[in-house]
Amino acid sequence: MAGQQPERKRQERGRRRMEQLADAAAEVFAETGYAKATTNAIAARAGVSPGTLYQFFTNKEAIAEALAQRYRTALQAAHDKAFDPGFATLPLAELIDRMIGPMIEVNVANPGFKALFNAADMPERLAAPTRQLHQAVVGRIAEVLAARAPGLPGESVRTTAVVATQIFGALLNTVVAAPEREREVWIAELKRALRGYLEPIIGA
Amino acid sequence: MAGQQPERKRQERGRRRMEQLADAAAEVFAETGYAKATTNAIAARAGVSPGTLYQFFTNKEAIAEALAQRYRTALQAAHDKAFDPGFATLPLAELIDRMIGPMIEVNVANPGFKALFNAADMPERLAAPTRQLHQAVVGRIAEVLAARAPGLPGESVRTTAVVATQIFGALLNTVVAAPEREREVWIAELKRALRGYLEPIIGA
DNA sequence: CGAAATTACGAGTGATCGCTCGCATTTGTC
DNA sequence: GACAAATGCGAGCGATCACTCGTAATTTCG
Repeated sequence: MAGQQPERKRQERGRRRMEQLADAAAEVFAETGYAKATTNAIAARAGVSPGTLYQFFTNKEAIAEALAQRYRTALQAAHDKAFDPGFATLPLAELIDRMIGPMIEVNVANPGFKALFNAADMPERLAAPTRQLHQAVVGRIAEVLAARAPGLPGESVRTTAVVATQIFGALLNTVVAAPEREREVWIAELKRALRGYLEPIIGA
Repeated sequence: MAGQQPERKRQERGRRRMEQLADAAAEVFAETGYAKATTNAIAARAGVSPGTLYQFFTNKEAIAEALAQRYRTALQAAHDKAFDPGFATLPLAELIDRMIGPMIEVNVANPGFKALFNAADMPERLAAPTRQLHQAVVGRIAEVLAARAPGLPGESVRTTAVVATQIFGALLNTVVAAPEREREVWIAELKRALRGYLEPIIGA
């Protein structure tokens, strides 16, 4: 649908600039939100002129799209680690441990991205794919739950999967926002919350 | 610091207009976020001209401030209902029931407000008081927890209170977003999650 | 009724910001 | 070195939007 532009040939220097600009944009977006962030501020943060920014990105949305690309790629990789089929037989506590690890890592490495792509002022075009990815995760969690609790009605499986991801997402924000040294405490609490919710439903 | 302007005398018609405008603003803000919402769109939604809007609100921020006022007043009332000292001796399940009821009601009645005043594009001046109110609630929950589990170290009390409110806040969004007829299901699940987290820590 | 205050209008103004364009500099290739 | 392509600059254009102002209609109150 939305066609890529021809993409002129980039030199090494150019590719570095694009990374710089994306990094700067991530900072500015995180600080002020998408709508309030100005492209001039992003260029300034990266230490280049506005014109230079537009050598590499066709418009403001394209910058956010590059970030979305980054984030989705990292998320996808984390998901693949988190949903290792070998985890199927682990006890609940350990299963939770293994699944949330990669998800926390990717969000700690990309602070603010989660909030950015859920914000109301983000163009729908950019928010939608991330939402879709999120839905897919809920689906895969539902599969795991169904496999572990065969007696649970399908509707409950879905509900439980949604709630578990909501709990995870909420505490993930706390974990990411916390200073490095407190992080382990919050992660432990996150696991406790998930166990407390899931154990009565699907057993240990 | 920020002084109120003299506030000219309002007639009945004027007070109705202000309500209309605030209602319209709540809708527009919810749809597009604070930064992207235009004052002309708000005026149009309320069925008046831009000039009329500025008869009643000095600027865009003042409109959001009126909404913040509304929301905080309603929240305060809900909190007072939720923290009835008579609840102190109730069993956990019932305590949760009584406490979350008013909080859910106020947020169902004001959909979008919670997200609006947590958004990154909202001026700090307007977001801060709501955050403060939120912190106060965490404090009061900590008191309740400490009273029910005297053996729990103070640090754990605080952590538990924070996590409980995070869980509540996350699922509150789901409850509010859900269509009327599904709401009870999600509320039940919210209670289950809170019980599952809290019971192992402070008992039933 | 008549005067004063309040409410209402909507085209217009000034500032902001996304983005462009002409031109200079650097890099890669022969 | 010579040429082309890529990178870099920053003043400024055009559009958008918060907000104003002159004026007109409505309400209040004696």
